[in-house]
Amino acid sequence: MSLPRAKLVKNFPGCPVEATLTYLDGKWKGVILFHLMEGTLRFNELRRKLPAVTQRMLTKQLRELEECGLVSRTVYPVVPPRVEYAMTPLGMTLKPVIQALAAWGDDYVFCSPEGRELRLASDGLRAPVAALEA
Amino acid sequence: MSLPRAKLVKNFPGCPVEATLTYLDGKWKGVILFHLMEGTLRFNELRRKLPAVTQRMLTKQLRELEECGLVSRTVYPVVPPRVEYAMTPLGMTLKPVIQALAAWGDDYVFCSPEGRELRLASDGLRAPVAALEA
DNA sequence: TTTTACAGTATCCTTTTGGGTACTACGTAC
DNA sequence: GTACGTAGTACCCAAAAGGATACTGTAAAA
Repeated sequence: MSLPRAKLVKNFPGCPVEATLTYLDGKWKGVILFHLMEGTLRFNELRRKLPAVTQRMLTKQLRELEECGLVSRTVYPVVPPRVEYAMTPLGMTLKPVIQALAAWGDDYVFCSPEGRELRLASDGLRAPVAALEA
Repeated sequence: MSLPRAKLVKNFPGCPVEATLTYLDGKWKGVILFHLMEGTLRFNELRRKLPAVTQRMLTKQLRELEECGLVSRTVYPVVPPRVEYAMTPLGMTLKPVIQALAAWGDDYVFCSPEGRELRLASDGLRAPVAALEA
């Protein structure tokens, strides 16, 4: 083990937080990992869980996750094609991270009535922030 | 509390993980939050901790963090100017998230000898992955 | 016989993000 | 009287990310 640990790097990415975010970065990676944490999914199954993603983007994000070893891709040579995506053991180590992200999102991120805009619980001190003081 | 929770949103961002990542997204937000978790910092103090950031980018990222209520900005009307950045109570609720991200980065992200490329512990099953099996 | 499902590619285009450089004002130190 | 440190803006440009649309091939179903 001769490589320096990320925490020893002083320049880029600057800190282990950035190092991790590097791998979660990409518009759909978070959701993909979130769903795959609960079990193997085929390409179109995943697509149905992400109504807004295009085929191109889903493929792209999956390939990136595969390339860095977080997700595995298994092709069954049948017709019609069957391709299964699953978390690798390394990917599974992300579980606490994904859980922390999900928990915070659940507690503090709201969706505006219009639907497409996010807001944090802070404006007006809603329940989660109040819960802080309890 | 009439707004629907993020977890109820079926379209965008699709899941609470993405919702949280929305706020951490930006090349320098992770490091900034990481450093501010440990205490208030002035603009140039922060800049010194992030050797590679430009003034423009640091300002931009800080403004975004301020706008969503995670970080506060206090201007002291003195010359030369003194501006302090600190986590808000809401920002502090991110601590477990930042810690989870940092822990995973520490354990699984390595830096290649050349310096600018990241790698995950998976290739060759180094210590952290081995630790999984123990 | 046409359509559907599957798992993608290829091509092009727009938007967003990030970076480089120069500039500001003010007071103090040299 | 020139330079330095503070905390920024303004302007422009390059690169990366993301999205729209059309296309592929095979087998089974309608």
